[in-house]
Amino acid sequence: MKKGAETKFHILEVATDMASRLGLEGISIGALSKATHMSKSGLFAHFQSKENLQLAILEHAIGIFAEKVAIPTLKTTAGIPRIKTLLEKWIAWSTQSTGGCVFVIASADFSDRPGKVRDRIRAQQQDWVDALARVAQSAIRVGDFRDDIDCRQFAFEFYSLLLGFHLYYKLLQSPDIEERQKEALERLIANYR
Amino acid sequence: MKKGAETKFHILEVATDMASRLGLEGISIGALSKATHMSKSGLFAHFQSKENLQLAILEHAIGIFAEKVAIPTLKTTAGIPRIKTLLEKWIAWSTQSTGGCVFVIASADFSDRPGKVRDRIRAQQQDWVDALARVAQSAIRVGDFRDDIDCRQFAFEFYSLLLGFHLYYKLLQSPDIEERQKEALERLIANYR
DNA sequence: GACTAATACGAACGATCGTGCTTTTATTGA
DNA sequence: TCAATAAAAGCACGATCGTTCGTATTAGTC
Repeated sequence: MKKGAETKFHILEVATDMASRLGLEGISIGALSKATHMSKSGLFAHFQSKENLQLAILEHAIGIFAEKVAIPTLKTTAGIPRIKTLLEKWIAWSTQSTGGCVFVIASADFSDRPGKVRDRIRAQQQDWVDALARVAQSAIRVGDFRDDIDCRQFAFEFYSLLLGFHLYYKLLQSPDIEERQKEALERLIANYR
Repeated sequence: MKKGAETKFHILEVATDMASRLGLEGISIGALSKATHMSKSGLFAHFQSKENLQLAILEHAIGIFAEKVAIPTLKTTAGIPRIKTLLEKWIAWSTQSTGGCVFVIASADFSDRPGKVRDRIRAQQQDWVDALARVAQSAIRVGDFRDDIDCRQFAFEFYSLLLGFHLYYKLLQSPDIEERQKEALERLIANYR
């Protein structure tokens, strides 16, 4: 009962890394079994279907994301400092290892692929923008933002910058994108102050 | 010599639509041949390899993009009107049919897939952000933007908003995203005015 | 209308896909 | 320590992948 969960965890670690490079759809059970030094059937038995595997990877990634981004951010002081921390944590998350943010890649991949996987990604992304809106809300509470602003509008503009960063960093490999990102955030914050 | 080019064009029309839904990597020659009512080998003969097919699809999409977005935009009066037209044209482009913008999806897919296809996408995206910077430059020329701004910074922030729109529209299916987009653009323009 | 080249097709290749079943090997609790 | 159980491997399946080849059909040229 113990060993099983252990291997499953290890599989998901490798799979999550693979998914951050090739996307959830780009993963094959054969390739994953080789990467984990297991037999295809032995690995498969842990998930019963590929869809379940994809869902498990998502769930695993969501856990890591909470641990590395969401929770640490909420521990910082509310307002603008928290917003800046959030940006830093997210950049660290999406630039770790060779791949990018699993959710960004999966979002593009599954927008037009109906099923449980898309539903889960959609829910995760919705949670994420809701969380961003709450961060703005807390900035209002402490007086860093005006109280007549639209928190969801802030969430949209903030997340857009992250998506832009992701493309500039990963595909275009623009060398000065971190500075651009910082400057854009400064201006964004100024608009809501 | 005529018939061949004709079928090839038709294949690319269908393939481009398919790629806007499933991504360049999600396309299979078998599925594409069924969608075009051709035999697998008959279709394959037009491209010699899958990589060539993907490159041809990209080239085809680039042509459509120029025709429907880039060229019409450059025919409008320079400055803020041109920027607003650009936004409209791009939204029309990326929301046509069921799929999304081929380049956005392919950018996410191929960031970590080395090869000619990635190189081509990267070049296209670089051209695109360069074009955006030139639009900002022309806004300076006519006096709509200050002359001390960073055009590439504008390109980054503008494109980020498009990427955000793409996700909100396609995955989250947010009903009020067009208004949010408009408001974000207003603020963005105000920052450079 | 015949000849030639372009175009499309059918069949098959080896490889890999996701997924079952059966057997062997590890792990566990008494 | 030993039986009970969980985990992993082995093997095979039908389907599909990208690709090749030989053949048939079409098209354009004289």
